[in-house]
Amino acid sequence: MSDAPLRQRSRRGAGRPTIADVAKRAGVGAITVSRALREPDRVSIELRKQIASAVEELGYVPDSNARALASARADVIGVLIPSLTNNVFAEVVSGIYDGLGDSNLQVLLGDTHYSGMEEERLLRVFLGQRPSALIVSGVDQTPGARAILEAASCPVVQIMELGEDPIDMMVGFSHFDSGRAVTRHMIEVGYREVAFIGARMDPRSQRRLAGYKAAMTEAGLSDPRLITTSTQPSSVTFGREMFREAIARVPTLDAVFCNNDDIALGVLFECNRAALGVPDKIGIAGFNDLEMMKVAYPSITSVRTYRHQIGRRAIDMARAAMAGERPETRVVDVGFKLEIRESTQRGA
Amino acid sequence: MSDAPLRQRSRRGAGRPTIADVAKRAGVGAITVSRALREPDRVSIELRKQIASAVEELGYVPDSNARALASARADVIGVLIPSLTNNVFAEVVSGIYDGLGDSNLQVLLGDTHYSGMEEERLLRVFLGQRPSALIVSGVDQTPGARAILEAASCPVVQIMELGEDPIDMMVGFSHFDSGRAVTRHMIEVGYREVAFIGARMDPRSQRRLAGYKAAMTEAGLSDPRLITTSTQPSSVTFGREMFREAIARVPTLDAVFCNNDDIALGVLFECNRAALGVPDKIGIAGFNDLEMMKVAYPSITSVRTYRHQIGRRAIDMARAAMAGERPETRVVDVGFKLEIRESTQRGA
DNA sequence: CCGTTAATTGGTAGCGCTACCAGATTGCAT
DNA sequence: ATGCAATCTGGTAGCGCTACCAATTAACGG
Repeated sequence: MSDAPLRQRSRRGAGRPTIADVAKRAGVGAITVSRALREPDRVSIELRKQIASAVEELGYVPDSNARALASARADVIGVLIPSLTNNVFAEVVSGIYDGLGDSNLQVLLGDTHYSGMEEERLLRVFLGQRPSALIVSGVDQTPGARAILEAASCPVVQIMELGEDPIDMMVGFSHFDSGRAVTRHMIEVGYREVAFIGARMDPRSQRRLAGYKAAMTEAGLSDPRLITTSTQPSSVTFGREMFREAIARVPTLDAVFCNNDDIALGVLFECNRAALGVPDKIGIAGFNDLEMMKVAYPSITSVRTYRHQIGRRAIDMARAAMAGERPETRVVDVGFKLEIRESTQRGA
Repeated sequence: MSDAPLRQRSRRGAGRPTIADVAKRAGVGAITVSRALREPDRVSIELRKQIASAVEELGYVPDSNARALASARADVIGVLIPSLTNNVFAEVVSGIYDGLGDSNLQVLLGDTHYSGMEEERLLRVFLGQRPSALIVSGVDQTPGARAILEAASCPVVQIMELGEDPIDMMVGFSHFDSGRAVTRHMIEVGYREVAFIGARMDPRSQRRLAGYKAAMTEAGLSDPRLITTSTQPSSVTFGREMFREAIARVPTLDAVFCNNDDIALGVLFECNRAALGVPDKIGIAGFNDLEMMKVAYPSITSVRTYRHQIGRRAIDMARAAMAGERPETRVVDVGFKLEIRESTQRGA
């Protein structure tokens, strides 16, 4: 009973069965268990059964850290989005998760809060996990982030936007084109003083604004006083406030292209409250086509964006690349669709 | 730009600098580098500087898999929510992320799609990572999931609801009480035939419905025909449809308690469209108090829930427990607040 | 009978890091 | 000088798993 110093380490390996325990119980070598779990075809049926029941009896769960260390890659995909609470990105993420299927891939989700610095920091943290792929939002990475991504030894997908110069792969649509399309539509149906209202002017919003400006200019209607922007986060409340500001500045404005649907909703509520008839007195268009736009009263014209599909395509492309397939098309344009509704149906 | 850079998995040991490389460059032992990174206080300032610059020069990023394997715990927190796209949970998750601060904790987010089976599966996958803590939604885990959680050797926080019998810790509020409070309010201001409309009747919705029933019964106004529920996912569109159904069945109904704000918005839009005056002809109340409720026209009565705070408290409690502190209060009630607005201000 | 191939299975040697302990150095009291 | 604790640093031995290769067996043709 003289205390021979226990060489066991207290905290380590406490409890959980290891692959060696399973191997012993099944009467096979550890490596065979490993294979039975990862490449069952290479193990005979009898052993597979024995191993399966040993796994079951012991409640064995493979340690993914050890697996990642031994095989120099983790079944982890890093995803960076600017905001978790923005419904638009939530739907993209949902598409990504749906594309996971029953693979045992894990998603590491990072919220950059629209900050390039934070994006860089998270990228570094993610890389510490040796991810199998990375999905990032937008095309305007900081030089540092871009360097990290270019040096990353895994597939990279940029989502939401398109650009000239993909790091690796890309899924998105043209914000410029969609902004221009909405604006042209409003001009076509007869609105003349079409305002632009935008909060949180991130790069995608800037490109939509550029599309708006292009359409206004080509119609000879451009007027900088019609543009109201802010770097504050977007909200329905803030949409209402910005609209009040806009109409105080230009009382004759007759339509508003809102940078997103939240703002459009705020404008609609304010028009209802102030008894400004929509669409006759004021036309309204939003962006993203949230589900409620078609139910609103009046229903609101918006630009349908395929957010779920963007996430889904991104993960599909990433998984294909992980499997060694290099698709010929590395840039996928999922497009957009202008949904014309009551809010811009100007009575003739 | 001919052939794509092969992003095949790197061979063992290829590429990335290890802690040994840093140690060699800094002229110290590997363990000292490890300490300098994790417990800087235990390393002299000179060495710290040398190590820091070696890290910088080599672009060293610690391998978190190796770290997790060696220390038998990963800096990972598993979070399970029923739906990613539901704004309510997105805000909870946002609170969790905010509580991470600049710790190098990672969040593994799982979407159970309101399925107990999926919850169990994800729990097993998460456990394979040896997480430092787990956060799960609700109190109605399957027996299997509950067993896994009770056996887990890490802190567990159940969020969103309260219950008699916490697995470990709990942060939420009473759905029954909040449902009863709204209904009582509507009865107090004079509504008599208060309908309940609810989609996706998950356990929390069921408890709100129970609160509604209690309030109706205590006022002697209970009538099962006033209740419309569905297991379908909630949406603004579906809220409108259910309202049409409800009012067709009970044309005399004079108020609606909507199980969530999406539905309330659908009801509001339908009332606007059908020229049913709100609040005089129809009173409307929602649940969760999304930001737009106060801006809607008319503004909509709702129950303020502290979603961000729930996430924040959950992560704070988890981190405290990870640090070995066991708080005496393991069940935190963050409460709720009835926000009375125009939609239930019945003209006297 | 041997040799060859294919199909299985197992052993060995790490992956990169940290827990544990030991050794070295310093400061201070004896 | 000696002792002793406090402070700092390094070596060793794995953590649990898989890449790599060797060994075994069965199957088959010559």
